[in-house]
Amino acid sequence: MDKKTKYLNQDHINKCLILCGDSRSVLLEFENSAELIVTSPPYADARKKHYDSISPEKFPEWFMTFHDVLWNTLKDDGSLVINIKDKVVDGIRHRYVWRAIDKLISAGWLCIDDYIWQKPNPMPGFWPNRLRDGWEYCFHLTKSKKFYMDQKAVAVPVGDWVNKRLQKLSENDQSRHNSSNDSGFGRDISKWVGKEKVAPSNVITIPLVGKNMGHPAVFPVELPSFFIKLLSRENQLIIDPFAGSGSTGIAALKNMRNCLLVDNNFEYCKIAYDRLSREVADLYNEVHFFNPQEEYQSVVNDLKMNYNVRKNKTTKEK
Amino acid sequence: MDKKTKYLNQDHINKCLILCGDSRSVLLEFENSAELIVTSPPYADARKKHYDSISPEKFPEWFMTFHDVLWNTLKDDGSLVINIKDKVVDGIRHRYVWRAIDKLISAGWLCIDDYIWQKPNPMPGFWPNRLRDGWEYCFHLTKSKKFYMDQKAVAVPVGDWVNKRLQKLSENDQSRHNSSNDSGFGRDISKWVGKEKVAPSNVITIPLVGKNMGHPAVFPVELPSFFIKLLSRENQLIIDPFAGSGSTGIAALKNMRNCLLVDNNFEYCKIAYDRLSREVADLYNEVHFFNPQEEYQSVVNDLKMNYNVRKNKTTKEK
DNA sequence: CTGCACTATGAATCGCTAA
DNA sequence: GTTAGCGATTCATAGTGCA
Repeated sequence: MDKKTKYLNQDHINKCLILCGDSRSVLLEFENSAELIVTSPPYADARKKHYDSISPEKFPEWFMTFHDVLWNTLKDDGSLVINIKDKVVDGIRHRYVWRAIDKLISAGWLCIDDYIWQKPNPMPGFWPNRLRDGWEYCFHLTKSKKFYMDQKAVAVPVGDWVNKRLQKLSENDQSRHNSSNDSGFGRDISKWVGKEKVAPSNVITIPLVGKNMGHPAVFPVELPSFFIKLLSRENQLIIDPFAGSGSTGIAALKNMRNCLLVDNNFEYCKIAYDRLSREVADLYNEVHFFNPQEEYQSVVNDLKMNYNVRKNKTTKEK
Repeated sequence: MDKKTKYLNQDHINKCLILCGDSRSVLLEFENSAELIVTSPPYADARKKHYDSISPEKFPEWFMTFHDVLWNTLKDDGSLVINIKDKVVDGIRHRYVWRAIDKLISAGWLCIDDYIWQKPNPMPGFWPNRLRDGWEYCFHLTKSKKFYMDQKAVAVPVGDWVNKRLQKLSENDQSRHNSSNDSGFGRDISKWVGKEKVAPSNVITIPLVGKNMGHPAVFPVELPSFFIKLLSRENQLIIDPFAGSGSTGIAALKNMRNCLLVDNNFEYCKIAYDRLSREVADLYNEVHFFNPQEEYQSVVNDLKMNYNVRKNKTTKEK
């Protein structure tokens, strides 16, 4: 069933709300609402227009000022995914990212794993004693060991080897055959017949996007998309507290989730609004944008309703 | 010029010395001798049957007992590369690796960068809330900001994605493409046409080897080989203080470097000796193996001579 | 000697059960 | 309660042996 049919049948739409303001106050009214917070905070010293210009030394402390609101906004079985990379300071890889994650862990977050976003096409360049930087961290933090994860949603195609391997099953392939070393591994090849997808790894290979959206640090839509599929269900709420040009919103609506984008820079909010209006807004996806001064309570309520219950109304398809 | 011809011309040989013992004492007589120390220390709690079991909590402290000898053994413009990975403890990614690197930095090491060894074929497995682990760290530490690095030695061919990308560019409507992109990225790509080699990134993709060398933790030869080419010159000395099955030695001799392998497990030393004898020993590569009790001073002296000066004999150039 | 069939196994993790 | 041990689960590649 394609998306359009699905929505026609389900008789509801997804929404993306863009709010201009400081996440630390804007998110206060979204307590316990998000299944997933996925974001790429302004890297230390990198985006001077954003918040204060944060020095690497002060970054961990600065980021901790968001801890309370992130914790309270996230549902108990939800996930927080932070895409970030250490900066090189004076020829040395700075450790402010480790410091920041350490602080979050001390504050109660569980760091389940460190995913690697691998960029097969890192920015061109040459430095005599530094290779091109081809990866960034995506830290997966949760409030509890019982969190939602659906690996099938991001399963990858099985390798070509299965075709040859499973043509004919030998005797040892018919039932479980234990490994002769002491690794504890064994295998039961017969279970693999017909398998098309396998579990993904924690290295996510996505090319760097070349487009400059008028924003200095666009991450590719595929990156939030991966985590949205892995760590949330349809119609749930995804939040990006440092929304930038709004890639998280694109990913959310494309995957039939609702989304709240917050950014304290008006220009970026506007860019995100234009981008979402152009790329994903349609009969089944609404995009709303409000300034700090405007009254948006009705839409907020609407959004809350939308992720809690499905709208009951008579929708006319086009 | 092939290796053999090269060695005939240079009229000397490379050597690999395998010493059984504790690196902390064995390396004392190799002060200021190594251009590169590349190693994979035993991971915390891993393989209890093969190593003394070090708990994750104690790992950083334990590793620091090697600091003095590593520092003194390395030349001032040399590099220390440590391949290691955090373990999962109680469902959470443990941070003993960060702790250990932090301690090394406090002790004076400069952590230039964090390389990622990406395994395209990670260990199989499925856990409801954990993806397959497809990467390990390789930390690059130095004593000084002026260290030796030769990126040309590890330049990689331009990947297929460039060809695809270029093809796509030509397929795209030219005006639309230009309007949607003023970052210069497209123009950069067009410059790459015909370029064969490109500077490598800090993500090194090497498949996991499935071969059992009689040692539980063989890393693929390509991994030390990458760092040997990048961070040392021919005929210099490479040291692996946790040699295991000797992959570093294979890589060193294949790349025309001298090598010292140290392991405190006699069986692994023997395995390494057999392996090197079989795979790389020839007219131009000598492999020596000594027990702790044996007298090996003459070979040590020889090795020291070998990496300091080339043998002076009547050389015939071709 | 080539090619195909088949074997072996690699720094794994979780959850249950018994002690 | 708490811990230690064991079974279940899993993908991709290299190597070996035989036709």
